[in-house]
Amino acid sequence: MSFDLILKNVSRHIALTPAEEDIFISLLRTKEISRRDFLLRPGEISRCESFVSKGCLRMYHVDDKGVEHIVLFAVEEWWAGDMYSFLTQRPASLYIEALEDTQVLQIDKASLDRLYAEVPKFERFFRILLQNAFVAQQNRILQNLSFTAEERYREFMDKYPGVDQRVPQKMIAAYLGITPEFLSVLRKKRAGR
Amino acid sequence: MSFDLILKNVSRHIALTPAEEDIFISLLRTKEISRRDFLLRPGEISRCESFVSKGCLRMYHVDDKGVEHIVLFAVEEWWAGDMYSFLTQRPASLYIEALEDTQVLQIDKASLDRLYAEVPKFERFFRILLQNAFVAQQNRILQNLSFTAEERYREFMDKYPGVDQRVPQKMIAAYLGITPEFLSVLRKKRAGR
DNA sequence: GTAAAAAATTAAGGTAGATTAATTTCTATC
DNA sequence: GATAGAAATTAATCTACCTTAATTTTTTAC
Repeated sequence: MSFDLILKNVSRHIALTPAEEDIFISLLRTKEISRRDFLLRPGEISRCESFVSKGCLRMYHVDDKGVEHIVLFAVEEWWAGDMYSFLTQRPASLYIEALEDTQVLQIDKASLDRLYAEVPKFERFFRILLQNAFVAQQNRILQNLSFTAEERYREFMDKYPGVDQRVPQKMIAAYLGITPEFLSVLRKKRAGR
Repeated sequence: MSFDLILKNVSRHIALTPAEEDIFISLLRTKEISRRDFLLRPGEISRCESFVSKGCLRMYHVDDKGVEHIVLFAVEEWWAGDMYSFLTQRPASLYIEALEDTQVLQIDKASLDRLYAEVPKFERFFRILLQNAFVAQQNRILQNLSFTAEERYREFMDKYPGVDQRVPQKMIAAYLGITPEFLSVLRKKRAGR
């Protein structure tokens, strides 16, 4: 069933009764999006947070010079969303795009508030997710400051195994903060060993 | 009184009864640390999260080449802590150092767990803090990817007004991810306008 | 299955920011 | 208030990574 994955995921951090599971599931909406379609574009208001149950998303920003910078790849069991826009209900600055045909489970802001009210344990669940995301982001900041492009590439391959098989190389470059041309040079060097 | 600032801070996000305020305050410990002393060093286990009620801290990492990278400056009303170490109770990788004589209010892990149990509203409070920190970190990642050093410097000056008067310039460089020498060049260019 | 478009590779030349090192200015301590 | 150490500045040289552009390979769409 389509909700097994998310329930398994939730149960890693909090224990739910069957009744609580039902409340949770009743607040989720399933959405299918095809490759190259967008879940969100800059200027829109992010109405929900999305859990990937199948497929792959990327979340990215396009800067003033028109260059894309990837904030996150979200494969199965990851959450994606423009947190700023979702929390403030003000216009987003990020794109969220499907890189494969993708199925997501979405919860909108009103439903999430209801969920917190009816099953307060979920405050804890989302706090834990956030803590983990926070630590991961802090590591990324430190690595962007201290690592060379080559080291960041190695780290990416270690940390997101398999993702490089699912997304175009130029997007990995956009995640690492280098040009596709330079990533190609790094890969050549690596292959030689 | 020493707890006014933190109560004011908490009240921005959740409303507490006087009894709940008392519980919260009873779980805090005041600590004074002198300039150049450390709240935490790598290898130690981070036992608590610290709210700065007076003074200024920096949180930083020293990489393999011995170079310092600053994760955060924390002045009055900011929280500091090695989240990874605090959550997992495993060895920290960060230094937390006082840049001025500083007073912090600390809560240790056991007390925080008690707080969550006795005043569940605090789950929400720390979730909100985390959400804000998460958004700020995401912006920093994007800016590190898309901005030149000069743009990042301008952004820092805008976003942390006054901080540049309180911390040595070389630490601002260590926050921006550039050398002190190059920051000096940027400042000279800026002064010319 | 084929044409067109997109992605990846390669290579030459260029630049933002690093490195090194010398000099000046600031700040801490006795 | 003199002195030592730290911080900041300046300048010359160097390098990791970018830009541009041409070529090859892979993917997409009819």
